[in-house]
Amino acid sequence: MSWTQDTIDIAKLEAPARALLDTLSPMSVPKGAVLFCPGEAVKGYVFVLSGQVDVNLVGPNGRDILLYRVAPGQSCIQSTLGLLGGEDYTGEATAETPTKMVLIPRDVFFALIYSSPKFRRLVFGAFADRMQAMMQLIENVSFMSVEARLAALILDRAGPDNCLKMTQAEIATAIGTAREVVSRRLDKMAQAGLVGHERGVVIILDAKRLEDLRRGPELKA
Amino acid sequence: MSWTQDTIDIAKLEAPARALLDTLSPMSVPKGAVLFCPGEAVKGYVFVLSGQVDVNLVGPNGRDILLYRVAPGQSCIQSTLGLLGGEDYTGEATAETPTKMVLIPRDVFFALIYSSPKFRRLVFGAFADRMQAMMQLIENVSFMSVEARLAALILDRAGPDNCLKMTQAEIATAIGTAREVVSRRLDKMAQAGLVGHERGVVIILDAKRLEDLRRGPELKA
DNA sequence: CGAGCCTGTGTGACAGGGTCACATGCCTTT
DNA sequence: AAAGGCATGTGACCCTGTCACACAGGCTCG
Repeated sequence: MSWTQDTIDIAKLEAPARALLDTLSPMSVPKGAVLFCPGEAVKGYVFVLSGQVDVNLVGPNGRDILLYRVAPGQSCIQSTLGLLGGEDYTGEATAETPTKMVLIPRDVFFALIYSSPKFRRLVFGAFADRMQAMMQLIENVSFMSVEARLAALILDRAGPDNCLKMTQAEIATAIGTAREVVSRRLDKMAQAGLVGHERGVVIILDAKRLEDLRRGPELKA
Repeated sequence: MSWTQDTIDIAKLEAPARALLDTLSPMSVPKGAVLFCPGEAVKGYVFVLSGQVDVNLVGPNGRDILLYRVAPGQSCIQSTLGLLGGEDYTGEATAETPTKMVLIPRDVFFALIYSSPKFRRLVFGAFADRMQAMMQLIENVSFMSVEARLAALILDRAGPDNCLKMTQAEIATAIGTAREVVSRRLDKMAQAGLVGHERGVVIILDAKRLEDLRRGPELKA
């Protein structure tokens, strides 16, 4: 059974395009694997089948910030920027869970772009979505307080048990700040009774007031 | 004489694609015109022929930050995000000088995408370049000090006479900070003899030391 | 078992930077 | 000359990032 039938967006492609993709075989990478890092040569277009890949931007001092997450069925357009724009990319992609993916080499990629309108749609859509996400990110880091970003993260990523299982360092990376700041903010929130927190876990206690924080301080009337 | 021959990237397109584009007529907008703002419906793909368009992200408190500039021959892919990704865009585009441009309506855009490989290249390239620029921006605002960004801006945008003609408010927007901060930083630089500054003008006095600042504080060995 | 050791966390001090609230200045309009 | 508008300077204050640690829990390995 071919992987091209398991992946919704791929299965919808035209038959010839699927046939071409069937000549490629998926690869598996373990958790923690680095898919590419700044300065590396571009190999092709990466399509994630299962698992979870995070793309980070790494600063000189070691701090890093999450650009976007690649979910199954999505593609990591990062690797394609070099092909199309001629510039080196600067992000670093890491598998956060064991991950299966397909690497579409440069020539196959261009062949598909040329021949398959639906593939083009797919790629364009991926680009547009990433772009949106990056603009959102810029908006967040430039205009939202750490408190608001933290509240948003807790609400968005918490499981159905109202628990968020992340270390403070991971949280810091995800919202683009430093670990110490997360520590202090969590303490304040805990004192205010909004959340509880232990090693590696944050528990939501008062979702409503967290929603208020996410929206930021109210504007004066 | 048709505009499609004056624009390098367009002139290189296949003849049928050019013919299709020739049915469109360029429009002129005065300096200061707002091409689109957040929440507005997407009209199509915008291609700038002459002039200068800046795309900003506007924060709730009125602060805004320059996402990228669209130079002649480039396109403002911002307007296309909605078409491809389904999301609303959040940026605001303003003509910084009197500007001539072509608006390619949605259906013509897709027809070109479908029929013209070279047009596809053009659009992909534009996307990739903008993406690069936005990543660069994120890197700058997250990891570079205001001092370094300011030095970089002065060096990059100064005219051949070593003068930069911008108000402090404009500078602040361009490097993503607040006006007051620019004021103080410029003062410090002036005290150190790196630049001079009057109303609306900054003069480079010591380009070498500005280059040092741009690179940031040296790492310890 | 205890000794190390790694990882996740708290904390204090300090500098850089964003915000608010004004006070100047300078230039243009009437 | 008076008035208003723009560009700029300044002080106070709080939020945030950084550095330098201390301390806790869990892990392995002798």
